[in-house]
Amino acid sequence: MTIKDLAAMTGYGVATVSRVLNNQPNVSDKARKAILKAVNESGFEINANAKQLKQQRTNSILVVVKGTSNEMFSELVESIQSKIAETEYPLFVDYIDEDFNEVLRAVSLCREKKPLGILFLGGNSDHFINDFEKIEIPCVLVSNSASDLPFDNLSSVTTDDRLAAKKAMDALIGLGHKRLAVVGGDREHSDTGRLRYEGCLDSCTEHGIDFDTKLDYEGVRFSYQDGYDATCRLLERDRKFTALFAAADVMAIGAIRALKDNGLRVPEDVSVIGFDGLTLGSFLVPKLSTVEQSVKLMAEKSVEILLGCIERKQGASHEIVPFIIRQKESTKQNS
Amino acid sequence: MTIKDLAAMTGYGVATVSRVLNNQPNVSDKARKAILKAVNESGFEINANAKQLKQQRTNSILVVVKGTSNEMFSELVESIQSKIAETEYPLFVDYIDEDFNEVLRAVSLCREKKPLGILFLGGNSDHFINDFEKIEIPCVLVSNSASDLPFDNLSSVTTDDRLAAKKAMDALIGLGHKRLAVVGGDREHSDTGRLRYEGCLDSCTEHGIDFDTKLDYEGVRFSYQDGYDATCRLLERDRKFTALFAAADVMAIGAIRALKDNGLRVPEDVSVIGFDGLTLGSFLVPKLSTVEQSVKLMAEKSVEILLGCIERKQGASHEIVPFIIRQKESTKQNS
DNA sequence: TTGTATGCGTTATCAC
DNA sequence: GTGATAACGCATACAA
Repeated sequence: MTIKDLAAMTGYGVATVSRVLNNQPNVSDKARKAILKAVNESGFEINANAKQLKQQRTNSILVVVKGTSNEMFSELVESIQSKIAETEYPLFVDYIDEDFNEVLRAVSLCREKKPLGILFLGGNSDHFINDFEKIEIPCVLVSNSASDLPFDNLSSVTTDDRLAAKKAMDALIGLGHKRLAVVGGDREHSDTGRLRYEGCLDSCTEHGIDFDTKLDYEGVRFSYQDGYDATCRLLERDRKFTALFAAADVMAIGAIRALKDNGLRVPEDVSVIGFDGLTLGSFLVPKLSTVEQSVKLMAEKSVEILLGCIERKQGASHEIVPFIIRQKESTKQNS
Repeated sequence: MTIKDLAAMTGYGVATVSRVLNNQPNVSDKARKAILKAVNESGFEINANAKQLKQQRTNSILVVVKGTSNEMFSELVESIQSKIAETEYPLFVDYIDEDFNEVLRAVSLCREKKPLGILFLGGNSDHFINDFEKIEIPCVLVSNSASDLPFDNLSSVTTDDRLAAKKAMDALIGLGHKRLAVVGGDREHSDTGRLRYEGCLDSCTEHGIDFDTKLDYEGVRFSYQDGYDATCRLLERDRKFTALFAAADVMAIGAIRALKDNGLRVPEDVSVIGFDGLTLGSFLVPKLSTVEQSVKLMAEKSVEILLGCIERKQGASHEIVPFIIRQKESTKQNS
């Protein structure tokens, strides 16, 4: 079933059929009606390949997700998915390893699939600086800032990671904790990791807290297991911390289990605060204290910006979404 | 940059270039070398649309995920993703609401994208019975059985849900529990929900346990919140259950939180066992007892079967993957 | 072993 | 308003 068949069935030409299919104006009501009827009756579906070959692009939107074990990105993908589902654009989700170069991957995907726009979930500034010039379609970097990068087709939606991490540490310190440990991200390969680390330092410096990066910080991947392992290593050093900041909720969950396995209670012996505000966190026992960033809001903003760039040729913009320090049940006053 | 350009650059014809690109034999080493060199230097990427238009199909594999809040499917998608990444096939993931008709969705997607094969994550037999005949490419239904369905292009990979649920209940009963509650799936719209429910009844019947579906069973969606709400409703009825079986780990997590909020301890007051064996479960406090099905194994089997059908024209097969009752920390002997 | 020519299903540019 | 027809980039049958 092609538009040719449709043309034959209705007695019109392929051009008219194509016009109807694309909601173009110069078609008589009669023709439109007849053709639409034929479309419905025949169950015709347009051949996306032919259309896109002709148009030299697809109408799809691409999501490049960096790292797979981070539940935060799962929630984000879910929200983006349901947001995009309201539009006509097909969504393509591509997962790559945390170590891969997301920009090069996108460049390759662009050539192959010619999407309308790209959402990057996670990313590394260096990769963008080196290779993003090769990408010409509108893109949004989600969860990292791109406001310092000189690309007018690259927007970003992010939390102020540095400030948020500082506030998380401030909260712990505000509860009377003086010995703090941090399970963070890789400072070298992850902007997010670096910024949240810097926020930690900001807080320690401001409050005159003794913090030795070599001993009190572990930079790992954003996963349950890495959070667990990192916490075990921190405990081995016997620094007697009474509070722990994990730069992602998944790591916080791993950390809590590690503390428990080492005979420590949360929050009685060690307060733990995470980062992300996963839905899951509110169902845990204890409910996870966290730096809550509205995943839904981030998803909405990202999609909104991308569609604005695509449909209304808007320029790049850089949104900072708010965060809230949520002290739930995994943190308490230091006694 | 097209194969025409490549042909001009190398002095060969487009056919030869095409042959090299598709690893076909009848090409001289010299030509192959020269063309491959040109490909690398020019950064040429084949135009997927043109290729697929010509071939009347794409080489992509489609995953249709039913329901988005079930972490089990997230883990499954992740495993499938990494498994498929080892091949040349692009993966297309489509999420639909738990209430949607996955088969009709797939039919539409087939016409539009012409994939090589489909993996269904979750599904309803009725939908398959009514509409699957419209799909001609190989498909695998993951987490539901299709062995009773009369389609030779539909394979399935699943756990014996009914038996597994029975064994979960058996385990609780074996611990001395006599009053049991179940947070399960929707028996009408989900095969999985129905089978696991039947397994529960099997166990109760066998052990002479009093189980009143109206009072002791809640059929809801597979999500944290639904598990929470369902458990609250069960508690309101004051049936004094000492053990609870949740037909999915996400529901078990919601259930545990609900119990806690109602002043009950897990496992001291109520034992809880889930179903799925999520990675997350092992990091919770208490570690979640569960019916563990190897997500990785399911993913591997599914992909293997699908590729077998696609590449080696194998017929449909129906795999039952094993499960293990894992009693961790959320269940204990009834006192 | 290689090249030429055709057509896949669509859109868009012309004429009418 | 409408219909012929030429591309789009590729794979492939057929010729050489």
